[in-house]
Amino acid sequence: MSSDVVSKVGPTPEQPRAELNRLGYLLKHAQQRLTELTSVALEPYGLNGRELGVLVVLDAMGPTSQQDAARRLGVDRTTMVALIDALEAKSVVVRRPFEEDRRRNVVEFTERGHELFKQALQASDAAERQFVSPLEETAADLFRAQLRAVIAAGEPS
Amino acid sequence: MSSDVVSKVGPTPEQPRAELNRLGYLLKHAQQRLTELTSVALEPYGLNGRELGVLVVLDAMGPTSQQDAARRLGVDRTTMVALIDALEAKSVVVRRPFEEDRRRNVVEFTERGHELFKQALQASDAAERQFVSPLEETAADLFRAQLRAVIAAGEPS
DNA sequence: GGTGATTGTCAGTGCTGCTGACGATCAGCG
DNA sequence: CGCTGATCGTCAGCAGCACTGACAATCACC
Repeated sequence: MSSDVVSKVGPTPEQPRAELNRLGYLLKHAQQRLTELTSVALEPYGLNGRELGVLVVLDAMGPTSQQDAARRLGVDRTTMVALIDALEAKSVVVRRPFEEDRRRNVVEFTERGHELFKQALQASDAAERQFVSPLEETAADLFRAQLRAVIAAGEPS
Repeated sequence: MSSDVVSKVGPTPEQPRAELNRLGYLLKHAQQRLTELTSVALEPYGLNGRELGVLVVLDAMGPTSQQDAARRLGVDRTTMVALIDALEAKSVVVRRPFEEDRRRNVVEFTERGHELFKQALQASDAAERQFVSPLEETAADLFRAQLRAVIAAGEPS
């Protein structure tokens, strides 16, 4: 391996900021950075990053049951309840009874909600651009692709 | 923009898995994946990823005050208390009074603790390698460098 | 020697995400 | 038709994590 010579106690020397090479540290702090940028960007719209995430899948899927949206977003269905509660309280989405299967709700945008979503999405996109601004243009796309790759490796399907 | 024709309700079309392009989604799920791999790898050593993080900075800095370690790791000093509590309960580190400044503790490895750390670190490294295994060899280094870059952009210094 | 800052600690709080339970509903089968 | 098992939304409770605000002890400095 790398360290055969140095197996003494004390600081394994000459490793400046060793924590900066740990993926756990890097991912955590990267996420903190993005969360900060995003929350500032979304603050005028009364939304946070998680709520916008729900709206993104809702926009992509159309009116959907809570469970389908939860699965797609990778959150628990009990977590989705509170998310929809908050969005409904802000009149961004509504729950509608689904006649074909009365166990389910259909969640869909209000008109005003979809307008708000489109604007908030642009603000969030700007925050993401700022987040990746230290990277070259093409590197930002690669960065996303790499994240997708490591995530896909962790999913069975 | 993209959707002028379709401003009706319903799915802004032809955007398959739009959430897979959101950095918030990607970072969150990447972190989940890493946490899962790491916790499995560290389980035999009775440590978790956060505790190993503390040990990494402790190893890099040598015996240190709690506050210095906390700053370096980017956590709050009140959070560090519980982390050190846990590590001390496992006899991995010890708190020693620091005579030159009696407000501080000196936190340092026990002998047994440093051995455990070295082994756990290897296990964690293996988990990280598995995490980045979907990437090309050089891409993994680039990936880390990119994370460092976006993080550095968020820090004043 | 008095003032203000620093260190470690603890209680309390907020956020997030889970488990376990519940009623309502559906699907399948006899 | 009536059962049985599964699914959906909901809620209560709990665990992890990080923070604020307070406190005593200690230091640095004037």
